[in-house]
Amino acid sequence: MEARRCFSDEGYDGTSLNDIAAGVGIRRASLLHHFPSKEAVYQAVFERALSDWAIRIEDAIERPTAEGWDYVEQVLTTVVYWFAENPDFVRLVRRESLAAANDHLGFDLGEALRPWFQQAVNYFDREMGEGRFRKHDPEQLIISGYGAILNYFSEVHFIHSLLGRDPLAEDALEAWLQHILAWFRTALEP
Amino acid sequence: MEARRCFSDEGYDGTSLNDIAAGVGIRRASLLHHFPSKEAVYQAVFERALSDWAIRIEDAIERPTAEGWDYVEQVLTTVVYWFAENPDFVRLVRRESLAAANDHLGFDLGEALRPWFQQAVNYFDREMGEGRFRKHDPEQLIISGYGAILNYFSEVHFIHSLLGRDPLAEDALEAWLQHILAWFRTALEP
DNA sequence: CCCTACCTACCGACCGGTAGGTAGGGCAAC
DNA sequence: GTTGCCCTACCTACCGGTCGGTAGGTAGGG
Repeated sequence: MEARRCFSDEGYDGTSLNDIAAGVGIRRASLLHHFPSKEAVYQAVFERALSDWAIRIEDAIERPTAEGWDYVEQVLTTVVYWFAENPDFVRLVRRESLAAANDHLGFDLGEALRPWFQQAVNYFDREMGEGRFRKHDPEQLIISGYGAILNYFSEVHFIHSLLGRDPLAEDALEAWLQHILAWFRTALEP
Repeated sequence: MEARRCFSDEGYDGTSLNDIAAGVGIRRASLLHHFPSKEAVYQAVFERALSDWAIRIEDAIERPTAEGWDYVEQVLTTVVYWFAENPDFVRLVRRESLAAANDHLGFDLGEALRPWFQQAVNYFDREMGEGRFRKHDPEQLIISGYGAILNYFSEVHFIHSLLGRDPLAEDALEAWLQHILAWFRTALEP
């Protein structure tokens, strides 16, 4: 969907139906022929984005091609590349979780991601319990890791300005991924 | 400033001058008697927020009451409590660095924070060079740590929904701080 | 007497949404 | 094969409401 770019670039309030309609080459009234309201457009965009993400993540999680640390590395790498390839998604999610404190839409991102979160917590609990990973609070670990990773992609502009180079360039991204993996590995190694 | 709450809660586009004026008990026209435009109000709010932060951070950095890991722990703790006590600030900064990719204002948050960033990079370089910390890329380390910490406070609603408890409650915050400190410590210990 | 702070009243622009009209493709009846 | 019909997709034109900003007036204190 083209509208995803608008909402993720300008936010819900900053995007007018005219912007979206112009982006796909029709008029506002024609856009409202396909969606009953602006909120419905946003909802469709957001659910589609979440669903795209879910497909990719499920694929990486379900496939047990590795175990122990290699499995964690595989999932983290998949997530990182997904974020790198879908910057709009990252910004959309960021905006949504910022706006969620008010109302905006009935969305509860936490509720949507909770199953995966629980799955990850259970995984770490099991692995830590069997001594394959160093003991941590899995909830804290996942939240901090998620924050560190998501932040890199939602603050691309800021980091670019800090470092003076494009953090999404291929070599920079690869170096950062290795850094994140090393960080997790250091924390998880028994 | 009261307006900070509006901008951080609703964003620039989502905040009208009427909202701000009503919040301080005057009319919009009276607000525009003190500021030439809405952008000027926002600019004042943002610069004031940055300046508040700068004061607190400078204070924590300049005072060499500790060294080695204790110094890092002191600075991290200061930052965390500042964020916890100023949720508006966190959300404002988050919104700004999301919006910065377009235009919105001439703000360059990266430029504003670069001196501190460089200072921190130099500090870690020195300490790592002298073997007091394990070797890492200091830039990556700082960016990841900043991301993990900032994320916790900008996604309070999301984390609340994930965990089912308030992440800003005193005990939860303290537990999280200990987790973050442990994480950094594990990464930095030689 | 003027200056500051505040007010009401207004402006043009743009917003989301609706009403109503039209061009054209698919399809059944003749 | 032609005719008539309907449905989908799109359009222009308009609505009430809100936006940021301005003009001009007033009350009150130094």
